[in-house]
Amino acid sequence: MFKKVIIAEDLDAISLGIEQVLKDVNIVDFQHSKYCDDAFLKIRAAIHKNEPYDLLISDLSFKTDHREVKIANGDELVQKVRELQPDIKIIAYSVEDKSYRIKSLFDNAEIDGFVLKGLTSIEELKKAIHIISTSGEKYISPEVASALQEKNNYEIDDIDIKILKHLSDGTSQDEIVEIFKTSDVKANSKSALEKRLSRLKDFFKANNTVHLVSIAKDMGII
Amino acid sequence: MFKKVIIAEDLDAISLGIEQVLKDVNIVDFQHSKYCDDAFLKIRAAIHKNEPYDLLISDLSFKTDHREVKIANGDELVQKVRELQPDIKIIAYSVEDKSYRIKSLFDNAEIDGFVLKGLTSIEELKKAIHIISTSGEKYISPEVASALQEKNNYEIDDIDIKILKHLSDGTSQDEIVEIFKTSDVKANSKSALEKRLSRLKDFFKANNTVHLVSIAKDMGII
DNA sequence: CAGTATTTTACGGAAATCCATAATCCGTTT
DNA sequence: AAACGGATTATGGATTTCCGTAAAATACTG
Repeated sequence: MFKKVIIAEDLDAISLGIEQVLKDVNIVDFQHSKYCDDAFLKIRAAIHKNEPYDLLISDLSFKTDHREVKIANGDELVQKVRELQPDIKIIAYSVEDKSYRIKSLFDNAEIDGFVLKGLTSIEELKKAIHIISTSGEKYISPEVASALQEKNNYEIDDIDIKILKHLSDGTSQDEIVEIFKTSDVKANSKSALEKRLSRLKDFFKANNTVHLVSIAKDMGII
Repeated sequence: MFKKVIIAEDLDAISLGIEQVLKDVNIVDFQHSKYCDDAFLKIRAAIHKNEPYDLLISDLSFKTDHREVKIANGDELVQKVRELQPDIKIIAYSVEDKSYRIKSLFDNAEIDGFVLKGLTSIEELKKAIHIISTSGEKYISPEVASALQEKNNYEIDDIDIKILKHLSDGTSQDEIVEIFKTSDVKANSKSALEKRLSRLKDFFKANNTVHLVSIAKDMGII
């Protein structure tokens, strides 16, 4: 069983629940951070003191505050933690049910478990902790398990996402081309943009641009 | 202090936290529903037994399940509960921070308190319960208190929302006009649609239709 | 290096949307 | 019933987006 655990979760109501889970499985050495930055610093400090954490339980979405933050959300946090301490086990605990994002967490940050916040997620979290600590297998909530089976057809790159974001911000296609030209983005011709858009529409089966942006938002891509 | 309380909250991790709050303020007679429908039935049954609840603490967003539901979210729940039992006190407890939705809860469902789920929301919830039970005043989390000051410029009606929904589903303007003609919607001319759209864009300071739909989605209107 | 294939960019017409103005409808007033 | 005001609808042109094809650039091959 895990010896030393850190929780990254901003909602106090939820972190209480998580702490209860840890107590139930007899983990007493745990810390709790309400900010990603803070969690990251704690993890780094623990490494330097030669007392590293062996489990991170992290939420994905964090409320934005007045204060400056380096790490804005759980996705970034788990990514950076994975790079910092490759052997740590990571469980994402979130309401996020978009397969696109879940899959990329397993693929990119190589998380060890994903527990969907839900009606019985407390029990599930216990189960996930147990499975990961004993067998080292990955855990994913049954409701979203299909996310991993999706064929990784996500040939959507950074530029595509930039385009979608600009569109959803009300930038016209001409303006986007201008922006791309003045920044370093290549493929900065009108044709290139139109081509990408039509590819995206095709891919997401969108009737038009409004529809496309709407779908992208629903999927959590932007 | 409140004698009998019902909680509508689907996430088990959070309802644990709420229950803790109630215990802290010495409320022992409380029930908990994970479904809006269930909460509504309990409230109605309590009225019929002449032992009505005097406080409802409700989340706003509920996970959708396989099962059929009549009441899909907290907004509808508080609305129906308010109609059923006008004297019950209602606190919404949610991560929702869109002023549009918060304001409409106070205006339409006449909720008594809004507590934003956040870093210190447990304490806030206690405070809200205390204020509402003793003075009967309304409570709103400071971070979103500005929502109520907004001039009630919300002259957005059902038809506007229908239009926005159709647009986000990829329906073209011409098609929307056709749909409106075949259904009973009045204002079913191309001009009328264009006028409404331009009014909406003006209102939301949207550069174009894509932007408009994007904003509407962010605000939780559609 | 010539020739071919592939990708990228340019171009232009069609379609959709945007926007201002004109016409029509409808209820009220005199 | 004529005159008026406000709201709705129609109209047409400007702008933007859409989409197919042509030209140019680049990569690949013998």
